[in-house]
Amino acid sequence: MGLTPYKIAGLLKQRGYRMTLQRRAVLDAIARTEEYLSPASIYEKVARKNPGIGLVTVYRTLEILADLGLLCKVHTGGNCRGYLMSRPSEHHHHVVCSGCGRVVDFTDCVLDELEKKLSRGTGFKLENHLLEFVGRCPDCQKPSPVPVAAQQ
Amino acid sequence: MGLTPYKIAGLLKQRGYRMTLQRRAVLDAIARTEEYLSPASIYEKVARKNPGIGLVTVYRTLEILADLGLLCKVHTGGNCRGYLMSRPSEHHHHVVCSGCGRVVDFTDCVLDELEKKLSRGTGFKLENHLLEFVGRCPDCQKPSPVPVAAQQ
DNA sequence: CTTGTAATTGAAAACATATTTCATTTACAG
DNA sequence: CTGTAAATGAAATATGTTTTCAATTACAAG
Ligand SMILES: [Zn+2]
Ligand SMILES: [Zn+2]
Ligand SMILES: [Zn+2]
Ligand SMILES: [Zn+2]
Repeated sequence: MGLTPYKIAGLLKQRGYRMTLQRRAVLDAIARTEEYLSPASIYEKVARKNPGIGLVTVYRTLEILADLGLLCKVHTGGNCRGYLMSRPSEHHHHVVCSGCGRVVDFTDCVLDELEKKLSRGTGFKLENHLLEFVGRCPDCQKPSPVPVAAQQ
Repeated sequence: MGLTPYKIAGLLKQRGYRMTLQRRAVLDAIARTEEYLSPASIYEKVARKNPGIGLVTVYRTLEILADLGLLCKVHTGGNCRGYLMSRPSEHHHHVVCSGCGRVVDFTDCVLDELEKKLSRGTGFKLENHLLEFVGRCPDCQKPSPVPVAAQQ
């Protein structure tokens, strides 16, 4: 079981951040979503239940969550600012549906060998890598797909 | 030997595009650069030798080059709009220096097996993937690095 | 339960980046 | 050459993000 909004509240406090209604609302909106969300769509979702919340607050909350290492970024698709709660705590990557934005995690990263080889070959000191798979989820392969993003 | 601006001129014509001074200037600016460049930095480079050129033209040229499949996009670093002439014509990926932006290509993509496995495991029909390594190039590992981007 | 205070908020402005519009210029086929 | 469709640049517009600042609020301490 991953991080619940409740546990995250604890983490926030540990780091000197306060738990506010607004932050709670943002967490609720993204914590158990299967798709990646843009800042704007997070704002939309949050504002539906909390009219009056500012888009700035969404941006600020995302910044904090990123600072705490709780967010993953999805590049595939739109504008390279897809956000997602980090579900596995270990090193992992994502499989992303180009239809509905649904994201599945996987932890078996096979890049170690290649990374070493490239490091030797190029003289680069490699520190990180970005890996994402893109495709169509089972639902979005169906004749008349009902993308999660379009529901509700 | 990769695509020279000259060969690209041919490709443009083949597709009904005209070869203009401005497009030529943009090509000259990015065709033999080792680093990835943002639209703004391409504009800067081009405008240095061709004052009067419009930033719009740079954007439009980038769009065309992307349409011809001649551009690679680099996500790592900045704003996810790093552009680069596609050097190998085969499937390839990039090693990017976080210091100077220098990019090295590699063609040995080891993701086939993993892709099949993930496809079976998730039910996704996978179509594509994004892979980038990030690190420090030999120059940028030196005590007092002289990043290519900062030169000239 | 107060109270004090530093953190947080939202509106508005500022900033950065990208795209559209349109009159003028230009490449190039014929 | 010439005619014409393509391309250009200035300006306007659109989109996305950050900064500023006065008002509000969480929460530690009493
Ligand atoms: Zn889907
Ligand atoms: Zn990995
Ligand atoms: Zn470097
Ligand atoms: Zn590959």
